Amino acid sequence: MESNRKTNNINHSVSVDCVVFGFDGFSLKVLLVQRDLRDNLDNGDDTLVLPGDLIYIDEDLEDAASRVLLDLTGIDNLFLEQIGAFGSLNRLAKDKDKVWLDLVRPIPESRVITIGYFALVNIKNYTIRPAGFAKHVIWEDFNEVGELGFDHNDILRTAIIKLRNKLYHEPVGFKLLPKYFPLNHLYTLYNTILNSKLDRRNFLRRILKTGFLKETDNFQEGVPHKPARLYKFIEKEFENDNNHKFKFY
Amino acid sequence: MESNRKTNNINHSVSVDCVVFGFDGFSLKVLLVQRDLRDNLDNGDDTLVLPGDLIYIDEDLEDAASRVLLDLTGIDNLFLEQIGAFGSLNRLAKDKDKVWLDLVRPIPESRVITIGYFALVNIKNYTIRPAGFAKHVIWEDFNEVGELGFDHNDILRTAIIKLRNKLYHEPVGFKLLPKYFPLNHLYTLYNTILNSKLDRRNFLRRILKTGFLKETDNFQEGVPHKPARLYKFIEKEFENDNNHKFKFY
DNA sequence: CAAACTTAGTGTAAAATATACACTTTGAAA
DNA sequence: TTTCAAAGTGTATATTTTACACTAAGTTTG
Repeated sequence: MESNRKTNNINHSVSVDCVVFGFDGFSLKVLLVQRDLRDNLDNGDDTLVLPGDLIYIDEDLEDAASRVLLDLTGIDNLFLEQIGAFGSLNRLAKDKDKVWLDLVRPIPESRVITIGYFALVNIKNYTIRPAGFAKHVIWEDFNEVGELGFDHNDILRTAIIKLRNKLYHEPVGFKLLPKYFPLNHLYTLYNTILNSKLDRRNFLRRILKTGFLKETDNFQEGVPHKPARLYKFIEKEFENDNNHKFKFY
Repeated sequence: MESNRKTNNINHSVSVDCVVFGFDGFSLKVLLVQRDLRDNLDNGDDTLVLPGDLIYIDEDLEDAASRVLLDLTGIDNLFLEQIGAFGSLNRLAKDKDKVWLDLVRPIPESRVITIGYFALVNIKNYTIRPAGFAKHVIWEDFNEVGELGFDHNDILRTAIIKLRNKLYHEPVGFKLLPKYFPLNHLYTLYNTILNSKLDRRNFLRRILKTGFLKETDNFQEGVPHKPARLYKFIEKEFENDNNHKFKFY
């Protein structure tokens, strides 16, 4: 064990892991970290993992998730929502995982329960900051995510289900878009995430009817076709409908 | 510290707490424990809490929840679903909570993250078994739950939201009823839990149209009015609808 | 500068679903 | 046998969802 490992402030039983979704206009992206490079191991383990960390003993769970994401993106105040707790006994049991734990963790054998969070970011605003372990961070196409370290595929699977449900019931897609956007971007976003091909006219009608969108006098620029009008999201409070009348799409 | 406290098998950082819902035909009930009596303190602390416990070091989270409920009800294999993780720094900080922790926990000052689960039981089948700490367990009317110990009101609040959503999107109400039941019991159950007054004829039509109910040739007995036909739930697989076509009510 | 290309923007008719609404039947109890 | 309580049942109207295709506008290319 190296001496500079501070074990005294760390809760060795609980970690957070974050699924950060972004949308580049074409496909859904997830933020992943190459763990050996992040931890300066460079031992040939090219395993990708979700960004995460053990929490501190005096740190709230969501604060820990925020901290991890601040380190990664330089951005505070991300939209964050808990996915759930993942505590399977064998969640850290793959061979490569154990190697990594031995090299990096002060108490490698510790049983760790992790709390998953997911975040939605506008991929253009929040370019990954080129510092700390962030240089080993990539935006991976959601459909091309392979086998991740630990139980992170489980966490990701749970996150995408949650995102799809949320997209349907709450006005949340905007968080993946810039402040001003053409309706077709929103349309593509829904189709991409929901893996569907919605009827375009019906979509536009319904999305406008929700009252969460306001048209502006600005239009797309620099596009090789008729520029579309830009809309913005109206920041009115969304009150969760107990009677499930509201379908965002 | 007493010598018979076994600390070595316990994970002192993680607990589970269970929200057990039951339905007696009139109102929604929640299983609560009087913690001082449960732990043989009898020190005048009449605080009610959700059933829960620290997990063992080699125990899966859901197994821990099952264990707690097995101890309470004598019933294995309850329907269980995770609510989420609750890890606020002050979740164990009320004065009475600290007194209890000091008296009962091997490491009273330990930061504990708890994982909430909820269970749905047929209140009649699963009469509380009169053993262990179960004799200090009560079915409390959901609407009359007062201030609970720890952060258990938070957990309960999250659980009821989850239950209402689930009731709407998945065929889950049956778990609160006996195997054979008249449709009106289901109708009352929905009205009670959703806090609504649904149109009875429309409800019956729709609930039947889902295809999850099968009529039997049995009828209610011992009721002072025309006995209703009994139905049973068809155990066909419910495939979560990605297109949200399915509304159970 | 005309033609071709690309996406923007728009309406309607038919089908399906949701809603509102009240009387008759049946068995038990008085 | 009368009364009581809940069971059981149908329809018309309103609303929502669905399917479907052309014109407009700006950019690029030849």
